[in-house]
Amino acid sequence: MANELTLNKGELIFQEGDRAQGFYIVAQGKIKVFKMSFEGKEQILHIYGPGHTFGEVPVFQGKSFPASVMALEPSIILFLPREAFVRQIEKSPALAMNMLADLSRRLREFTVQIENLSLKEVPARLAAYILTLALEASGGLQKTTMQKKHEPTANVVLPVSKVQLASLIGTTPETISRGLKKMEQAGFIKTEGKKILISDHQGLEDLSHTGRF
Amino acid sequence: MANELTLNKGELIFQEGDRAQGFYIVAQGKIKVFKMSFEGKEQILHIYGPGHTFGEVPVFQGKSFPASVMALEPSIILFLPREAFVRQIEKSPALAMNMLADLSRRLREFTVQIENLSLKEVPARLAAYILTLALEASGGLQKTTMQKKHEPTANVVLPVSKVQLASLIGTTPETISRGLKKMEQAGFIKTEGKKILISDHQGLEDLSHTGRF
DNA sequence: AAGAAACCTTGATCTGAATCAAGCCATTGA
DNA sequence: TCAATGGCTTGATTCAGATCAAGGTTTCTT
Repeated sequence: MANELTLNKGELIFQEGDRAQGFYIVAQGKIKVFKMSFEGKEQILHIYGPGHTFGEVPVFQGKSFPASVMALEPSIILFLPREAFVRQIEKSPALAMNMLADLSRRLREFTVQIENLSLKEVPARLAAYILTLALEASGGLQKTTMQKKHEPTANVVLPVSKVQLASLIGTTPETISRGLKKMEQAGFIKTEGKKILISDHQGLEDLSHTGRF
Repeated sequence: MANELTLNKGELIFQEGDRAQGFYIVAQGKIKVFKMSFEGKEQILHIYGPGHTFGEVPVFQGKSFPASVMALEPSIILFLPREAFVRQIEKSPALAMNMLADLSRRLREFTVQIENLSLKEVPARLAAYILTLALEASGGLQKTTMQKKHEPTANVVLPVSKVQLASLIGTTPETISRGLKKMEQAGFIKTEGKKILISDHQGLEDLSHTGRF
């Protein structure tokens, strides 16, 4: 029933505008959902790992994908045909409610992304992103509602290259490089390749709001 | 069952972060859904008129509103309590499917907004916005799927002030003013207050993609 | 192991758009 | 009816960040 796709790094799963017959789940690996401009600049909308679904929008509305998806590493992806899934949803209110919750969560994430792109400068976005990683790592963004509060970890690992990070944040690799350097000089973080040590959590927090060092 | 609210221009319906007990429908008037930055800059996410719903995200996920909503003119708004609505959805697969379609449409719109903010320059966004208005006016974006193709009308009316338009597009009134002027000089449009006459549809189309005159 | 390709950093320059400033017009309202 | 407030335009200036350029490093590939 679920079709299995095996993908190499860099392979496209689908492109913006393609007609859709169903949606997908990441079983192994990591993918990016992105838009590309006329001139070839790219904006990443999501980076998803195992368990995440993508490509649902055309299942419920319209027929074409609003963005493209590419494997960031060797991945296994499951394909779920539209028809069977819609029938399930119509039979199971609980499944429908889960789907509604999932789409709502994504709408909330998009409002944050729009806010970041439009109202924050690059250093603020970068700081906000690092703080989000720290929160995720400490379990603060997991799906279970009942859990005690964790302190955000002081140590995070970038899940992607800095080139991809630039595209996710809406800037260039050069600007990322300079931004991290300034944050290090300000004593907020220490970097070591993809590892980032948060030494001044409050400083980062302030930076993410004010945009100023 | 549905609570009715009467609002003056400029009144807040709710603010980002407020706890939610339900969602809303515009009965009369016009509202904006927006985010505001630390320094008071605003980014409009939607402008909605009669028939549109807003504030659904916390019905299905989380508990607080991800953005604020204000009346742009004297308006009447209906409030729908969460509990009753969720019970309805669980009883009616068709209602659930409609809701899924609605949220999916909004996700699609947000991907376009992110693309515009991140990958397009102001003149391109402005051109794209005018073209969207023209398409809506000609019925091209209505909900019915079966209808013959209309030519986009050559005459559109801005639904809001240019100050609001600036905030919707992610720029300033000054830049809007200069942008429209350049489009007029290039012979793409003629302006007369809030009315815009499209004289070179293809020119606008190109501008919306390339960003260049 | 050698070469290629991708990644990352740093410096110099350029530019789109924000900000600052000022004046005009139109609507509101006391 | 005369301020006053908000909306709009135009010009001058500034600035964040993109682009261009170049060298160094790590990571794939064969």
